[in-house]
Amino acid sequence: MHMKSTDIIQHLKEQGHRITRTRSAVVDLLSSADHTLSVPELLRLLKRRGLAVNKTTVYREIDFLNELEVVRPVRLTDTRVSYELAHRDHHHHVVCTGCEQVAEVSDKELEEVVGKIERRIKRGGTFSRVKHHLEFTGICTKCS
Amino acid sequence: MHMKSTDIIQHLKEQGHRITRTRSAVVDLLSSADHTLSVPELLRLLKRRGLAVNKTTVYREIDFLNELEVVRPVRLTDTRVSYELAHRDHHHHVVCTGCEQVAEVSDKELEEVVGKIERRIKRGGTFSRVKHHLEFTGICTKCS
DNA sequence: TTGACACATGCAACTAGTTGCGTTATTGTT
DNA sequence: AACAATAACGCAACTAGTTGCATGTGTCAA
Repeated sequence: MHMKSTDIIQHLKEQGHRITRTRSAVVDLLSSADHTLSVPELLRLLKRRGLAVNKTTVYREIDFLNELEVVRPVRLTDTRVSYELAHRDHHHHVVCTGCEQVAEVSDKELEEVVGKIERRIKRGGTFSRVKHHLEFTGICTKCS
Repeated sequence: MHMKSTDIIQHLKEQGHRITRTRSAVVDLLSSADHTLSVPELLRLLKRRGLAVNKTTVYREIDFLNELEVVRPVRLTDTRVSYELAHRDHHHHVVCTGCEQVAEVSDKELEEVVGKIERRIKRGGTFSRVKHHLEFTGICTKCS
């Protein structure tokens, strides 16, 4: 299970960010979800909660949380993205190209090598604030 | 510079795929482009060539070429994707989050570690046809 | 060359994502 | 409690991406 949403909200508040109903609700939904959530999914869930927010707001809220690295994007397809809370240990995903089920992967050696490349890119001098985004895709047993 | 588009088309033909004007033109545009191309960009370039194809067709054509691994997606933002020919050595990219300029990265050790993880995922039994998608992001000198 | 098959295409209607701008509301301060 | 500053929001209009279905066309074989 995930960190409590109240802790995350508290943390945002301490950093001087405003707490709105949309913000609380989005964080809460992500923290209680058992799978990653896309913006359209968030919109539907918010509506179900009686919070009729505009889609623009949700896109901007997700951008905001992404900037602060409160959430992390998970790419389901070339063009489709879903989000999960980012506070847990760094890890990667395997996404089924058929049904989009997501499994997690993590590997110490991988992190080291990727970290080394990030440092090399920084040393190159052309890029700063270097991050990486790694996903695996495959076909799960049900879909093959 | 890239492989000649005629060779790629020839190869597709030998594999039993149909050669249409859209297919030739898309491959040709990608092979002569000096940067990655998105579907909207392809649409504009095709129109400029006097080939008034429907956007649906181009999306499907790119999917087709992607399936066959003739092209490879390069993720510019969470939701925006651009494509390049895939016949060259496997490599990754650093994308500037400001101006979206793209630089290339490759690393032998990284390939080995990623390959190891892919094999491990396959051995897990849940996923087959495992591939990876790794991009780095950063902020380039001009944008920082 | 013609015909048939399957792949490729266009179209329409839809969902998803973005941008600019004017308005609203959270928050710290008085 | 009222105020000012500014972050957050909604709206409208747009671009991007998807889907189902009917039509067109490249290819091979007769």
